[in-house]
Amino acid sequence: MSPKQLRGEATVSRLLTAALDVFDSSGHDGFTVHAVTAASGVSLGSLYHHFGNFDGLAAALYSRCMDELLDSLIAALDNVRAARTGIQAIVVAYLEFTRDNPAAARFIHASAYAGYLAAHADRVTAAKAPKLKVIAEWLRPHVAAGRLVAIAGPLVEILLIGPVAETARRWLSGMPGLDIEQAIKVLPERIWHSLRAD
Amino acid sequence: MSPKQLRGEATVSRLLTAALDVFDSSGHDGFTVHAVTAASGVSLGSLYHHFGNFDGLAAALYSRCMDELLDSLIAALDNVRAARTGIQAIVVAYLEFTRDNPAAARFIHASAYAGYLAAHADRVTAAKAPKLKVIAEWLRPHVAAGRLVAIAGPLVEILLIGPVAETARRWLSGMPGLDIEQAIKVLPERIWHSLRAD
DNA sequence: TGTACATCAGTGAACGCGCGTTCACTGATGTAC
DNA sequence: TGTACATCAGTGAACGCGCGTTCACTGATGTAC
Repeated sequence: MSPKQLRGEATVSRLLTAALDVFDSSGHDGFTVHAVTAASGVSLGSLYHHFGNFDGLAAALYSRCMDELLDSLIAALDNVRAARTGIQAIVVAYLEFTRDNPAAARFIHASAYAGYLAAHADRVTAAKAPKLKVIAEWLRPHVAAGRLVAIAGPLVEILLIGPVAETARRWLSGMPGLDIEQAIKVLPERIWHSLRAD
Repeated sequence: MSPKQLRGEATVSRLLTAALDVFDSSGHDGFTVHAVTAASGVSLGSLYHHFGNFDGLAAALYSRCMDELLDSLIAALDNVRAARTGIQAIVVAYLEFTRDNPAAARFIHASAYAGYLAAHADRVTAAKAPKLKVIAEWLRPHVAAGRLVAIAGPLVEILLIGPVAETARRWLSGMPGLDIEQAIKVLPERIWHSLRAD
């Protein structure tokens, strides 16, 4: 037991977990290679062996967090048929993910304008594409059948994700007077009203 | 003419303008004291004389950009009485501000999780408060009269700002297929539907 | 089963660059009388 | 109006810290025959 050498995959996972911890407790300024190696117990050389450079690690962490979020959105659509129920399920799933995984959610939002995403844009976008497609495919027949308002796809996404992303950002940065449980109760119906056909 | 010494206020303004230029063209990574002094033609010492440190400059730039945005939202409400018209005017004003001042809009959004806002949180929040209050005061009677849905204040704000902020973020980061002119046409009515009383 | 070799995983001291910041200074503007 | 002084504005060379990155290395695991 206690092997002196972890399999590569386990090391990668340990580094990503430690990186998220560091970001969560020390913020963007404290998010450094040295802090991550210290927190993970993995050596600097090993980090570079697996990720190439620090941006590579950050991009991988973003992909992992985003994967978890998209997986929970997709899971929320499982066995759901009605447009209204589906829209509301996605809203609830996004907010619950944020409430239950604040560190991952914070990292996702804080990455929006970060350099490491631009540097690895292709890989990151490619990783998201199939899961985003699952959601888009779920929505499509409802738009086609006129149950959802007939507007461009990106605008549907914006009306669906905009309010919940804004809720997440404000709640994560500790905005006083914002109750996420109340948001989970109120927003699904409101967002449905913005998306249903007239 | 061409005085060897600018009045302090003019220097401050030159520094902020140059800082926004630098951020816009070089991003977060290129946003450094040395880049700002080079772009502005103002000396390092002078920058520190006026802002104390670099975070101070960043916080001041954020306040200036946010002031401009809030001013244009408030201007959009001028002489507007009906709830529906007002909601739609704010949505249009936010999107037009983004379209017409992309650098300022990008700086505002990119600042969301930046350290300099936390460090100067009190000053920054205090600067925004009176203008936010103008907007809240405009909304209040419409909620009281039952023309807008009776939900908590922060949730009204989220439904109003969430979709436009999301549009801004995606448009500013060059999302393909997202037409901001189309958003200006479509979103006002959609957002109104999410906010009007049932 | 044993041996030789190649590849993958992990180590950590050392380096150099560029960042924010300091500081002793000069010059311009405002004020007192 | 002139002089003396205080304060405000502006200058730029220099510094030190901490960051991402490199590299020569050891050890473990996989493969061939």
